[in-house]
Amino acid sequence: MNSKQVTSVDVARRAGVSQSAVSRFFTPGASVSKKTAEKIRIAAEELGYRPNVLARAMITGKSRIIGVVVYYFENQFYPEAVEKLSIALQENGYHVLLFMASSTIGDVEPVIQEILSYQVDGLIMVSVSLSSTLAERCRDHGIPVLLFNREQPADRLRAVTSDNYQGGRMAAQLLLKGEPKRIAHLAGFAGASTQIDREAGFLAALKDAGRELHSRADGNFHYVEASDAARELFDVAEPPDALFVSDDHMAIAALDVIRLEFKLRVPEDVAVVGFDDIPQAAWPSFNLSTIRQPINQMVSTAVAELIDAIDGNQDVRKIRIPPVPIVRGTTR
Amino acid sequence: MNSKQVTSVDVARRAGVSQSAVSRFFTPGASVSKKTAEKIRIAAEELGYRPNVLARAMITGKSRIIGVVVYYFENQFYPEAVEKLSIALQENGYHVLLFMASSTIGDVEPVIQEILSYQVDGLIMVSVSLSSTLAERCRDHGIPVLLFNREQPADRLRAVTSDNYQGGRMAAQLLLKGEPKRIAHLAGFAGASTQIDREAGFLAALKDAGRELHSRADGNFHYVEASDAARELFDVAEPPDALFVSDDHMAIAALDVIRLEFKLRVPEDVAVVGFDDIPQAAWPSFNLSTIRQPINQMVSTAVAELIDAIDGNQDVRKIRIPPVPIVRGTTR
DNA sequence: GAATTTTTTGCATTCCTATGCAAAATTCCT
DNA sequence: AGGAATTTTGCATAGGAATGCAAAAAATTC
Repeated sequence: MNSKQVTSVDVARRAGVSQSAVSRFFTPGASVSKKTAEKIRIAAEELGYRPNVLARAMITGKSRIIGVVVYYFENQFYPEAVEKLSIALQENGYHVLLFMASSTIGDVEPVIQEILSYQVDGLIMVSVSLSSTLAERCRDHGIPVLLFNREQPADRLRAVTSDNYQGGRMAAQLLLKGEPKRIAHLAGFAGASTQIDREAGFLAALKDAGRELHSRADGNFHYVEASDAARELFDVAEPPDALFVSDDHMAIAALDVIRLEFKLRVPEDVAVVGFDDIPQAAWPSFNLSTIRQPINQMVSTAVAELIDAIDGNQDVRKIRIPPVPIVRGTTR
Repeated sequence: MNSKQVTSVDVARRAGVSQSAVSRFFTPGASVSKKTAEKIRIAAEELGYRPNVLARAMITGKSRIIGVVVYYFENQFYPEAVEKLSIALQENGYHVLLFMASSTIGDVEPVIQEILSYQVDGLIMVSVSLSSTLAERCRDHGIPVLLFNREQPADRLRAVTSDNYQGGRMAAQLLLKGEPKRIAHLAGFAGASTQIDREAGFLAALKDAGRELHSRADGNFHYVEASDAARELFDVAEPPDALFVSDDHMAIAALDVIRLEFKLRVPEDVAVVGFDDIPQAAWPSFNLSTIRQPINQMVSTAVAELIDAIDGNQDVRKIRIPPVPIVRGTTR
């Protein structure tokens, strides 16, 4: 039976103290004597009392909720990021209100609106961009926003990414080592800063080496589209013998097409490099050479940065963590 | 600069109406005249006002937050489930407060405590069990709990699973069709109802066919442990030629060990059947025959059931969705 | 032991919105 | 048009915990 909610007043009554005392007992750093503290502890325990976070949030203006917006979970990089963000935030006394943006195609506006109505203390956008309007509205509300694995050059928004430009360069170096003849790129969503930076770094490194891109196709960061893009790249007279794919998720799709449909050997006929180092990249079937995004470091940096911002730090920094080339079996 | 929070009073003042009118405007089904509604709409828009969900929750006792507890995201089944649950709940006006239980090893007690202090309207436990004490406490608080992909026979808790026993039988049938000589089982965490039921169904079907289990090893639903378990099973004089793995995530680990380490052909030397039908099972590299858990149906059922419970339905049902055998390339 | 400082405690108020109730305004009907 | 029925509106209060302020209690000092 739906028994009534236990409140601080109930605890106070039972412990023979005032409601304020109970409140203070549950507020770290507040002053309560040992004797009353003990009485309250017992009474609270007996009644199974826990402070109502919502009521507390109303007074303090701090909900200790962080809104996390993520586009999709198809690419394992995202669940992993969310899992780790969630754990790190939990350890800091915050909790994650999760929003999937994939349902509202392209338009995060209403999603953000809803999040804001929950009085979140902060907002983490995982590979999702924010219109300037919304960013401004968040600023008006005093809610710090942090972009994770995405940047927006124009806007003054905190961001934590890996150094995708350098990562692109590293990918090129891995491939160039195999002395390829025809170098191709399988790209992700063109609107993503990650894509733009990775490709820019990749092309710059090719140029430095006096090389040019042989071909290019678009996989839009989706498995199926990446498979099609791979077919497009390889269904030609002279297919590439080196391929940089903008993320591992698509690289795996490409690998399967290359090996199973085109019967090419990897890395002998084609070398492949991905990006992210998702768990599947290390699976023996793929054994994919890739550029690792140091996800643990990215997460801890992001959480530290966001909490810092919540605590009032006005500095807006864009932090780029250096990626790490991981050489496995798909490069020569 | 951190401008003050916009409240219904501000909107009321600007629109020249009372605060109650503003509140009513944002309460579906409340009575407001067209004229005032329009004034409020404009004022609210100009100020960028949205009702404070937390304050609303205090009055109504409904936070429209659902706590979702999930153990880990390593197995893609879980992110997929959480993504779909989240979208379905969003569509019903609820939002997901996400809790990762893996950090607090084995003990969800403190996690649940925290969740309860958020006054969640309901709780979905994704493959996580709940002590009787906690279940009772939730009942005391009047918070409906739903187990997703897990059952607890003893406790009166709502649960949505697939029919794992039938699924186990189906797996056996798939393997038996190949007329195997030695049938093995790679099991998951022994404390999970899914494991218990799948294995029971599998063994029952073997018995019906007059067959016995050749060998068995434990993978605990983890990739690395599953690889080890596969090595244990196959590093013998007469290894199995048919293997039922309790989930796809482990089945993929096993496949890689079988093919790449033991150089056995699948399905010629060994047939393999998994469970879940996670996206990776369909990847060409694996092309894994499996027993599909109809995740969309499970999710929509779970959400409907939970919302029903929140709306007051006291019936506690355990719903089992029929699984579907998916024949791909790892069975004969 | 008295006087002073420090700590603890309770009172009253605040946060923001929803809602029962009664008054005011509008609509309806003859 | 006039009264009844209905709708709309505002007032006042509630929901649960935190906090400034002042009073009470305890600790400290001489």
